Amino acid sequence: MQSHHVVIVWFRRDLRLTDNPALERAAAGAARIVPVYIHDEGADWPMGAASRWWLHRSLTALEGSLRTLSSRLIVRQGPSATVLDQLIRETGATLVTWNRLYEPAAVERDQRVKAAIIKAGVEAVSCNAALLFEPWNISNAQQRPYRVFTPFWRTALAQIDALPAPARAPTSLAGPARWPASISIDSLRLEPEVRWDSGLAARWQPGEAGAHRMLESFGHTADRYMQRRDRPDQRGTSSLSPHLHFGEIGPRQILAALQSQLPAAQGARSLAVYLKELGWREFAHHLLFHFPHTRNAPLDQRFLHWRWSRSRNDLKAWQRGLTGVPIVDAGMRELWHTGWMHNRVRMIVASFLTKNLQIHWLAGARWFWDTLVDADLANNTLGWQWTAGCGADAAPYYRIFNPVLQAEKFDPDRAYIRRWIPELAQLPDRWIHQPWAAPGAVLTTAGVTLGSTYPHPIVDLKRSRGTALAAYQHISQPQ
DNA sequence: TGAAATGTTGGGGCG
DNA sequence: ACGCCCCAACATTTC
Repeated sequence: MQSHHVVIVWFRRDLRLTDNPALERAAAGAARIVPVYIHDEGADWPMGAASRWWLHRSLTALEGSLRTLSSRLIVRQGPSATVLDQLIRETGATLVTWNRLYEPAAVERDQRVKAAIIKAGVEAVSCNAALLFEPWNISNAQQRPYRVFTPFWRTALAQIDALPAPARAPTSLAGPARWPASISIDSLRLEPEVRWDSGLAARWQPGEAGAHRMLESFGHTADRYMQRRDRPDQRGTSSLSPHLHFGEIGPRQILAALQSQLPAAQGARSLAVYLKELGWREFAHHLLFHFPHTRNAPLDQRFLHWRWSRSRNDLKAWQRGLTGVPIVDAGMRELWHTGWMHNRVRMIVASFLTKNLQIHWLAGARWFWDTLVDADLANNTLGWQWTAGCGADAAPYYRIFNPVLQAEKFDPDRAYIRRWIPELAQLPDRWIHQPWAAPGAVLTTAGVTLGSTYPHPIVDLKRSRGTALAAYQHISQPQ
């Protein structure tokens, strides 16, 4: 085996030490390891505010973990290729390792970086830390990428037993004789200047330790995942999405942990259902990799010339959680306060924006991008195009959520509404999901004055549904 | 990972 | 005892 003197491990969104193939590969040759993070703000979907907040803390956590191994995290800022070239010359590195990203801009950049490194006579090795299945390893009988989830996942599941076991964290990391200079994480200015982030801090612990704590706590109730996953008032879901996005934990680790914890029959069913959600994440990456334009344009061409509403007021009301439709407003406020929203509610607010309000899915995608701590280009694109009906395996145009029915079905105790919309808390169960329909006396008793303490609904649900259906009729023919 | 309209069934009240 | 109607409950179809 070739012996490498100094190896640069280029951290990106794989901010963990366990099950990190790039790190494992670097450490394999008894090399001196230089862990590096390069802050390289691309122009394509630059990181949103909530993501930046998370990244700041995650980098801090990673730096701390590396210090316990007598190592460091070298932080630099600038174009990745330039910075890596400098670092190679400063350290005399003969190998650079990293874990792959799959967004179009990152793929393109990494190809250029790799070519430049090799041209400089240095070895470059990229690994898979983020996905169970590489996007190019799943294809249909015609050797084409899938566009429908179910056959995609059937094919993928057939390969799942062949997955490598998660790697352990290194117990020590040898450093270089001389460490290259590093700037501070603070100097990246990732944290907000106006401190709106207290709600995020109360809810999340970014970093690898936080990820494992979250997985651990999910493990206690994962056997009831199937029954509780659609309840936004309960902690029925894993809450692992931001940790997964930043690679503080990998899907192989989650799978391995749950498989060992959920042997019972009911647990096994819940595991399959949860695993399917990881499958949607895989599918999202598969789609964005093979159809890179979909981050900005609909996969379904029939939607290219769709006439969306441009109402700034409607968009603003939606963003602020002031649409007058309680379940929608509750979701949008949960998002603003915690940087996260339950997936069931994401579908409801997205359907409301794109179908009832007829506002472009990209407007919703951009808002989510800025406010979600788990903002992920692949997942966000798939989610929004699915809801708008213009993506792969999309909801048919006529699938329009009724926010009142959804709320009654999935928030039966009204706990989610009362938590996020305190001004409606005194309304009886019968009316709290649709205050506009409540008798005047009931509203008065509950201290609610529509148009004053809580908005009138900004659209008529029934009429806007009809309008949307009529508009969709025009393109109801398959392409 | 819909909702609403329409169709069908079957029990019970009632003449 | 019987047929008729009503209507909830469930199933199917349509958007």
